[in-house]
Amino acid sequence: MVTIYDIAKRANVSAMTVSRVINDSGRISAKTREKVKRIMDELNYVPNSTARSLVKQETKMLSLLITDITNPFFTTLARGAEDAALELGYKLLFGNSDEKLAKEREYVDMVLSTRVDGLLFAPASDASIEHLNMLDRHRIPYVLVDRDVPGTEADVVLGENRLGADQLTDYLIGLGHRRIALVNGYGTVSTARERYGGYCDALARHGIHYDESLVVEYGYNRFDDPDKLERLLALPNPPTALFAANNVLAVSVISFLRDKGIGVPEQISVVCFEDVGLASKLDPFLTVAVQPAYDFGYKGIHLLAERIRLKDEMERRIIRLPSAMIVRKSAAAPPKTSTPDF
Amino acid sequence: MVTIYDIAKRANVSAMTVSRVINDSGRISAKTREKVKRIMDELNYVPNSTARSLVKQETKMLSLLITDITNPFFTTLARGAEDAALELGYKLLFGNSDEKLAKEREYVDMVLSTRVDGLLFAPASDASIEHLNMLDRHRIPYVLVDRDVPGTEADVVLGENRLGADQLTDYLIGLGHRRIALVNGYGTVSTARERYGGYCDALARHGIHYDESLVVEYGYNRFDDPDKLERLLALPNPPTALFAANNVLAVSVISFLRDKGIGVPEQISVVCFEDVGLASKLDPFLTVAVQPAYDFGYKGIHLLAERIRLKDEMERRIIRLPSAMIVRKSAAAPPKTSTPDF
DNA sequence: CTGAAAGCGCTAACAA
DNA sequence: TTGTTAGCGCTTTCAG
Repeated sequence: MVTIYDIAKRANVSAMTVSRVINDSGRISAKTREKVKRIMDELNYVPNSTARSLVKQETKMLSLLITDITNPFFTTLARGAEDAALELGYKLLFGNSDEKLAKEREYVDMVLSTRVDGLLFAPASDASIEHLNMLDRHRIPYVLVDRDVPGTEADVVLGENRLGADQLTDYLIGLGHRRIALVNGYGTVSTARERYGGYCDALARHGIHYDESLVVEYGYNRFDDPDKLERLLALPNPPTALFAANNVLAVSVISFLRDKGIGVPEQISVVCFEDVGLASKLDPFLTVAVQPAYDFGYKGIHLLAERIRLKDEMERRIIRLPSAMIVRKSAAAPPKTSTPDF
Repeated sequence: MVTIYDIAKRANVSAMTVSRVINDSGRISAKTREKVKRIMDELNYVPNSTARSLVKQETKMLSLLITDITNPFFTTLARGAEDAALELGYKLLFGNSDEKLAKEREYVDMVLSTRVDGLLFAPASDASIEHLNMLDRHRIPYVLVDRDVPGTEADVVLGENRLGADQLTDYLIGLGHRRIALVNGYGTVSTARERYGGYCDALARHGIHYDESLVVEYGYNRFDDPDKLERLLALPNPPTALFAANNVLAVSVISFLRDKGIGVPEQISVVCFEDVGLASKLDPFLTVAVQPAYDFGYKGIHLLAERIRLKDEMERRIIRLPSAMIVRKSAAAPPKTSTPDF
């Protein structure tokens, strides 16, 4: 491997001179600079950032931990994070927790030992607080994204979940629905709680009775127990509309309904939070509340970079990014018959 | 920061003893091992992998460079790569070239300076050979994935592009189509050439005249010049079916056709290579050739790890992963009228 | 089974 | 403007 010393020897200067040329620091005569640069080129020199990290105590690496790398929301978020990181001179290490606390734990261990300069973190659930505490103990700056965790003091970039859910529910009510089911994420995730809140807000505002048998919970990344939904549909007074708390759940629900021969939106209307990537382009079908996923990542990395610079000298920042409702075709007025026949 | 020396001092042993405990290497008495471990816990010690990398001359980091992080094919590939890397004790650094040579170049620079142990590389085009040469000069092991590059000696994981494209085209012919257009990627990308080959194979086998005006090329990640397609449709004898070389192009094409009020598959049939993520679950519409995307990543990382271990002591390996055709609804028999009216 | 010394490639701090 | 020295946190090598 070509080192600074190889260059120094060939150029008849000290290692420090080479280092200064590499870093554009210190005053160097134009002549030596040129000479050193030429030799660096000749030898195909590439600085060893491992060595530099060790002495500078910074890696110029940031890390992004998301919970579902196959979800278009998170991949778009990742793109935003990557762009921001590159602009700011950082590399980005990605990780994927699959909504699992155990995988998240492993990843946090790795992050600690890799000595990344900071972490943009989409926590799997409230229980992630334990991992945040680890990060705190080791003084690794981090910013939360998409989900908040009670008990943390960290900066956070969140969506307007409550408002967005309210809007979506309100829309269904406007269409004439009164029995609206919520297919939610687990209550241990802040977005699920907030979307639940918005759902209740809309119901209450319209004087509609809240019925807890209309609410079911799933993991955001998998629709693993169709029975729950089955029971919902078997209710004496079943829902005429479903509000799915995220895109993956919505797609699963629709796929499930279709398999049972239930028409969407003819028999049941469906809306959800988050758009569905290519699917919405292929067939603009789902009525959704889209979030500016790219900005979540972009803004998150910027907050993180500032936090790294300023450490504790800055108040906690909570950014709320608005969502926008896109009306398409998956929701319509409820069927006329009062007792649907699924 | 807690270092090995802090532990050593507290435990009344040498740094080497601590190092040996950490690495489970060398014979250590059970008693000292326990003592050292206890103190490591007490102090929340986390090894500094930067320092370790510097002396061991390996980072235990692998890198994955893909060309489109928003494409479900590549994100699924990424998941496979991540799983394999973790299993093998590596971290994974992700990068995204957006099909752009310039971004790819920057990423390769970064990879060199980060001293990753190896790179799993989906090249943007044949011109990527320049970057492969850089990698070679610096002795960084790499494996190509999804796309081959003429002139390289590297291991590579590829799809059965020619066969898959043949099969898809054959299917359209079987449906009765004779005028089949190919909406391809650029000819500078190996998959585009191979898919073109398969298209021609099927045509030839059935004695169908190859008409070059039926072939247009786009970047795989963007449908940027609709005029090309427009001209295709304006042909005196226009196509009754379109074969899109990848998922993104297919979705764009369908969206374009829909905007023009052209029915798929009533007026034009469409098939493509690669499935479309959530879209296919939401609405099983597109007839496609799916590739085992996860395995591309998983297998690729395994090849890479072997290559890192064995360096030049192994022949070049070329893995071909089969694709499977999934017949859905986007292709049907051509319309009866001999002169369609778009 | 345990330790001392040296050094991975680089840069901070101080000198000249 | 350039150089010298020391050391980042760890492991290799050799010695006990």
